[in-house]
Amino acid sequence: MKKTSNYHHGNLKEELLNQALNIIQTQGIDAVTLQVLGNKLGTSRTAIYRHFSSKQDLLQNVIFFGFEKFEEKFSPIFQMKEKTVVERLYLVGIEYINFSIANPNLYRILFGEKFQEVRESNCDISEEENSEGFHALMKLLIEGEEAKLFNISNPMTQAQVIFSLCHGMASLYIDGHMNIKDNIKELYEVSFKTIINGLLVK
Amino acid sequence: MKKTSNYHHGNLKEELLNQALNIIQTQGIDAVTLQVLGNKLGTSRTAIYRHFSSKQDLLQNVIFFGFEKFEEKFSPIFQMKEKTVVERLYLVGIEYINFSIANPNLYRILFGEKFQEVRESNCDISEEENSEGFHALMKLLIEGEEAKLFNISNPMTQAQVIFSLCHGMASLYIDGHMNIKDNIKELYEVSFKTIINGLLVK
DNA sequence: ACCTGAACACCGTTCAAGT
DNA sequence: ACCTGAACACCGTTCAAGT
Repeated sequence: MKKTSNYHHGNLKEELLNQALNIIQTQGIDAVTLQVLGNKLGTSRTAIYRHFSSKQDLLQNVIFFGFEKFEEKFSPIFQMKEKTVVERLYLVGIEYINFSIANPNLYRILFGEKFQEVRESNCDISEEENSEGFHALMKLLIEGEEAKLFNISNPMTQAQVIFSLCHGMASLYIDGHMNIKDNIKELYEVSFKTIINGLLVK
Repeated sequence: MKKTSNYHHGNLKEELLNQALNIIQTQGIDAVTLQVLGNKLGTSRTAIYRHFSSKQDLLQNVIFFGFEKFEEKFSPIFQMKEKTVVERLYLVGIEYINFSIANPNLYRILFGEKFQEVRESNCDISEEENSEGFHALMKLLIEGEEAKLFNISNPMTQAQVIFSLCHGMASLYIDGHMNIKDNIKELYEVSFKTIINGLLVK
């Protein structure tokens, strides 16, 4: 049973990214091994080096790739023009928490320390600085302000406050801190009220 | 130049914890290697196994040990009875952010995924559930409520909101997300106002 | 009781060699 | 252009042996 060819005809790079992402989600980052990847794709463990300069390089690309999948979850919600600004804000937050709970291993590496290296090695992000989702959040806040609904001194700072709160809840949840796992629904509701209360024109 | 004895007379365990913590803070978790630890302490790299069942076990103890140092930063602030509740809340938050910025590598492992294993393998934390600092925060909120300053429906949930926001700011800062590094002072001020605004009796 | 040295199975990476 | 197999230096862990 010898294979006629060991070539992947140019799609090995994409398969590597897909498989690595898959292993991260199901078994966590430590389970991603060049040996395991090679076995899954039917190549030796050194085949990787044709497509990535190192394992680090591969993982950085996975993070970049994973972010796209992450961002995709939110754009439909931001675009629900039939919903009010407040409703969209609520739904985006819910989606954010749900994603992190459903994909803890992926979420951890997307927002982990390795991200800094990704940004440094990629000019697009480095220049743009803000992610698509962060930008959309700012735009939503500005939309609320222009409708005389919100009172915001600095939309970027306000978006950072909201993002910090969401990231904090998600991280503490998935890593098992402060009993948050048992109280996430109420925590989200109180968090949302606190944020909205700080935004609304009185 | 042969040593008269390779014995550490019972303090090797403590030295291992100290050195591991030191390496984590200065070089990060990946730099903690049994070989490096052995070299620093003048033992072979297998000497560790007299005192810990595995490297994992050692790291869990480092996390436990590190949390004590972390918590110590806050108790003096919580106990400043000459300061108002709001002032103490402000200072605790500042201290929290400052610590995480000053000790990013340590902060990351204290609140990382490994913590769950520490809690599971340690009945004290598992039963108590809440850390000392979290408890002190809840008590501070209740003190504000009893003074008719704050209006709080559930002190635990409210403490979780505050903790999530602080953890989110700290994490996003040290891992280089959303431009927070360039805006941390304003971000903290706006965050604090938002939280206080949600707490104060109107 | 405490530590060592050799051995084991793994890891990422390099490189000459094969098609 | 793309992949392999052997080799290298590392890693955590086990274990018989030394004091």
